[in-house]
Amino acid sequence: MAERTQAPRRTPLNRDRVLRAAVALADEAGIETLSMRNLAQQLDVVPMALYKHVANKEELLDGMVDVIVGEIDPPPRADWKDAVRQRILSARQALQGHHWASQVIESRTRATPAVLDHMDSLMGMFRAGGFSVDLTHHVMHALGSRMWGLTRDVFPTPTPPADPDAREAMFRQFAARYPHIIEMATTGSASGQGCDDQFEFEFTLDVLLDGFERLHQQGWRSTDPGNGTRAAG
Amino acid sequence: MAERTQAPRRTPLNRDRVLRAAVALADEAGIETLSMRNLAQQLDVVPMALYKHVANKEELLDGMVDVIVGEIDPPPRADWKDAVRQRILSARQALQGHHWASQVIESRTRATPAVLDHMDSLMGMFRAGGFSVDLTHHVMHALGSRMWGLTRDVFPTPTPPADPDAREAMFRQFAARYPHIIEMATTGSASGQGCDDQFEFEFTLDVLLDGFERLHQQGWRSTDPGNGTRAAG
DNA sequence: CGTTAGGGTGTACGCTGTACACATGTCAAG
DNA sequence: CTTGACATGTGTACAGCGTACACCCTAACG
Repeated sequence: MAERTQAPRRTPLNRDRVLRAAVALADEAGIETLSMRNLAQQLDVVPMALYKHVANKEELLDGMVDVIVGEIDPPPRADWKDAVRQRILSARQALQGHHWASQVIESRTRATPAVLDHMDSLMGMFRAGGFSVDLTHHVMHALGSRMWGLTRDVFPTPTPPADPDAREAMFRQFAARYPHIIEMATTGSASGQGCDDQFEFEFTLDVLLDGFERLHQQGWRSTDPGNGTRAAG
Repeated sequence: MAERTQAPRRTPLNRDRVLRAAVALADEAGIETLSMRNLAQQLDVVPMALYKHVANKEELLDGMVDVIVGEIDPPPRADWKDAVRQRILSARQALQGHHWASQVIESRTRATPAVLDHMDSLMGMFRAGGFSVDLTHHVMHALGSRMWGLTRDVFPTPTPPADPDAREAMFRQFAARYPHIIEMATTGSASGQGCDDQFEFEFTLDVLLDGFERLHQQGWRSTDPGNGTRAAG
């Protein structure tokens, strides 16, 4: 066929291709591997070429967040509580599988349109459910990064030594100093390594939503006496 | 005075001095300025000298967390709810002023002893209050990074353009697309820029603690029918 | 005295983001 | 058909990062 005598021209880059490639690379190789150089290589292009499509790496990360946030299901039609619940769980699902999403979202300092869309839609649900602007505001803060379906679990464990004897010794020492942690780690099915992230997430979400509902029903206002320090007496 | 003929010898480095200097540097110049090189310079020493006292930068960060976590007040004697509340607020206060603390704590993947101490002490409070191991476990997850007094607020705002006309236009556009965000930003005293972080934190903390109390009182168990998806019906 | 070990030094490597000047390809106007 | 503008990709270069490795100096000990 009458191909150009030179090498067949690549389809030119564009912002979208760059972002998608970045997401793919982060998914496969981890966010720490996502460098401008690696990404460029993946796109078979020289690193500086990327800068014609994103201003810098920060903007690249912003764009990546937009890509996955854009995949969240549209707001469901339902009672405020179910609507919020479903939407947040849907967000959680959208971010699932992008291990890096939590880390990147939490490192953003400026909101992109997609991010604002999500926030606005959640706020709209509370307002439609009769929540005051005031309460909606606090409730959004209370959700925090949980509105993305993120669990910021701070449950790290120290790395046990390889040697069995040393490990046994460490365990005893550990049990003496941290009795409750050990108790939890060795009791029941729902604890230890067999922790069900999804269950923990929904548990917390429901504690919050139930709390919100209660405050709403009792007409909570931030200016009520006694609300200076305690949300609900 | 009979000083050595050579330059007066520096007091030798040690791990503690390194960590304290790192904390001080991060406090003053920001965490992004804390490089091994800058830290070394601050200590009037060559960068590689630091590696005789900390294995690598990760361990340095671990140590920095330990330093500030070590400053949290000892557990108070009180009813479980007040005890947890006070301890968390105390943690919050200890981390206050170290703007970098939140970011660094959340980036840790391994727990240090000081971190485990804090967790164990909180768990002990729930247990002493009669919480089951089961409920204590879920409740700790629900607290998440909030047990450090951290608010992971995802409330970033887009940067407004400098030009007043452009800003006005952007504002109108914004109001059309994000009506609820605008509504919140322009209504009442507790919203917009005048957001009281401490209030938001305590609000959420109390919503959670009240929720925990309610579950505890009604003898909640994770194996109860209907608890598969909903924490509290 | 000689030896040893711990702490500080100097050099060097590979990696990062990105500024800047340049080449090339595409398309519209003259 | 030429010309010039514009968008896109290239190449080189720089400053910064964490840190491996070999080295030196000094204090303590036998």
